[in-house]
Amino acid sequence: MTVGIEVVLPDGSRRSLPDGATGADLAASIGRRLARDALAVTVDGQLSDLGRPLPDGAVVSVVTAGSDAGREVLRHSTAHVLAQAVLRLWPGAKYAIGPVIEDGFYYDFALPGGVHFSEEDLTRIDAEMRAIIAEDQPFVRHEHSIDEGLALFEDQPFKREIIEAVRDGATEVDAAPDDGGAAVSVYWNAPGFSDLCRGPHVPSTRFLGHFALMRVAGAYWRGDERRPQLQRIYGTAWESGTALADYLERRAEAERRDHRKLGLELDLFSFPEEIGSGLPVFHPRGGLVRRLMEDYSRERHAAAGYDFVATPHITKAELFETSGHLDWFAEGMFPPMQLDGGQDYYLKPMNCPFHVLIFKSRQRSYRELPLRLFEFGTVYRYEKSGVVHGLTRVRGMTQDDAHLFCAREQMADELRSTLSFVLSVLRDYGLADFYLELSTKPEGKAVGTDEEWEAATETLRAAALAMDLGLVLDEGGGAFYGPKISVQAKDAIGRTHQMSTIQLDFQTPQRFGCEYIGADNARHRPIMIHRALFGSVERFFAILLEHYAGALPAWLAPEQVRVLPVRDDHGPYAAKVADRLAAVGGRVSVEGATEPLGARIRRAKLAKVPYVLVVGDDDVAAGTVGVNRRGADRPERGVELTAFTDELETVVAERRNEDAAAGGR
RNA sequence: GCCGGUGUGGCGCAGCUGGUAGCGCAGGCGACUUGUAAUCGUCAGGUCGUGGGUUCGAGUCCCACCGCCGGCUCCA
Repeated sequence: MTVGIEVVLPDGSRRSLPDGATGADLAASIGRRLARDALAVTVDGQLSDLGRPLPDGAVVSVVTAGSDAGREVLRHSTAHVLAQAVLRLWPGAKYAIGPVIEDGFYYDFALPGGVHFSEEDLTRIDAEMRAIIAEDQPFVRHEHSIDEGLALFEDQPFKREIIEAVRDGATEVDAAPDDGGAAVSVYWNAPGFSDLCRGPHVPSTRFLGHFALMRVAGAYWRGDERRPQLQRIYGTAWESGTALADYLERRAEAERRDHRKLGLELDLFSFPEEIGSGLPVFHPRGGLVRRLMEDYSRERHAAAGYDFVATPHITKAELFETSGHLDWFAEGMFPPMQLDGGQDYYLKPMNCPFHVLIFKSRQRSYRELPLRLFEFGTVYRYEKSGVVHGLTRVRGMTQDDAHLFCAREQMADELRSTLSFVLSVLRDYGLADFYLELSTKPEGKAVGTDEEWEAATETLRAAALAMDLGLVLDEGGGAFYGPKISVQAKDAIGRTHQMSTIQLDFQTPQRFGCEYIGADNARHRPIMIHRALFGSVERFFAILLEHYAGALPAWLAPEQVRVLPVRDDHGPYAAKVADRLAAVGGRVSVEGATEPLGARIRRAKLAKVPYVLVVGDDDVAAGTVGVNRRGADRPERGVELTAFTDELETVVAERRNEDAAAGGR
């Protein structure tokens, strides 16, 4: 008597299978190709092993390698193979966790005798992994009681700790079986190797192989710096050799776009060791780009009703005592200098208290609100030595910082208009693909009542939803004084960067006793909104540079046009061309005929100059130029000088942005 | 701050088991006068990150510190 079960496929169709049928049976019943490619199934949306019996009535879909779910499974399984290889090569090694991450996986180990992995070890481990894969080891799932699990991993302290966490009811643990009960699941590969794991896994190691070990790194157990540091190996794994190669190529492209590399090649900025870690200097070309970025920002801020202010770089300690920064972030500040007989002065890590004092400098009326104070304010933060990184994480930076003071009833409108202003400006710099993130109250590190936080968070949420962009929640990610919305932008090669932040702050106005006189002739407390658009000029510079791969659009390019006379006697005409372009505001240079044209073209191209003009006999005679546009297939000969002048003027006036993905090629 | 790696002229690199530093590009000068991605020649440039140590002798070995790179932790 066969009872039989019925499952629902993703397309809604139903399929009958014998009782006890597995995912593999289902795949086989659908087709031979699917049976071959299947790695796992999802049962009612939950990933599960191909070999487990399917429940009656479930919605089941077969997972193959080319899908997100499929890659997750094969990465997880590859991580197990990595662990097995390390345990083979280092008998007595302790293994911790090996989760899937974006584009790959890692596994953490503690090697016997506190030994560390070296880069060369990766080659050996890689070879061992390939041997394991060639052995075609099946992944076999077993479920055990807590006690059995503890016995099984008797000499594996990290595994025992995970099992104990499962026993004690921690839910976030990766090894908890998905079907409940006080038990753990273990996957066996070979007699000598098993790993605590929720699964699912590929049926056997032969489904794996398109992987690469990327690097070794130290990582704290459970991400806690007070706990032992383990040895982590990062790897990536894909469904095919092509997909793996594509991934490696994407990484290579990111490396080519690295702003630190471009900054050096294009002579934009440097980090002199003599000055100190995380303290950049901008060279003339970089300084020019920076000025262009800032100039347009100022223009937009002026038009949007911001008032420009300026504040000093250091202050008495009291200011940051009042603001609360010294309570929360003294660690992140440069140590104080003692002046005037024991008075502590600090380098400022933030601009807000200064702007508050400007607000407080006289009595304010509701008629002045919203008051929008803007400044390119340079701040200094003592970043820990290991975190400093190019222009994106520095110890001295300039924020395009604004603080908006408004009445409570203006808050919602002000947030909405600020958010659209911010997005509009970012779009003008060429970023186009955004989503928003709402960061809520941080646990144990916040001031203010729950009611205030709740009200502020909801107001921000409403403003964010009004933007018609994706909104994700960042639980506990807010600042200590209030929740925030941040704008996340995708760059030309698909990476996400946190750009602007807009933070609501009920606390600071209270701490400083800010007031304004309302229409009712009574004193009221303003709401304060912190807002940075670029975040920091340095970081935004870096992001734009990487976004455009150094090929900044003409309106931001330090050098827009380079004129190359073919021969020396074309020099006077080249100079005339340059003068005409400079007269309409063009940033132009001329490189004389001391070297063959090809070499000069090449140099100009490498400098990523948007327009390279070549002028020779024909041009002198006809009043034309040869235009070699960055990114164009071939140069254009015989362009009227006036036509080119107009083109340049238009492109710059419109702030026309180029296809950043092309990177100026 | 922690783990690992790394540090040679402006840049990219070579320098074997220790025997007082090389190459390419860039730069200066000279020649070449060139129509769309590298003309030729020549010259100059380095206390090998810093400070200790081992050694007859250290760029090569050891220690400490600094910078940088990749992670972890952190990021108002």
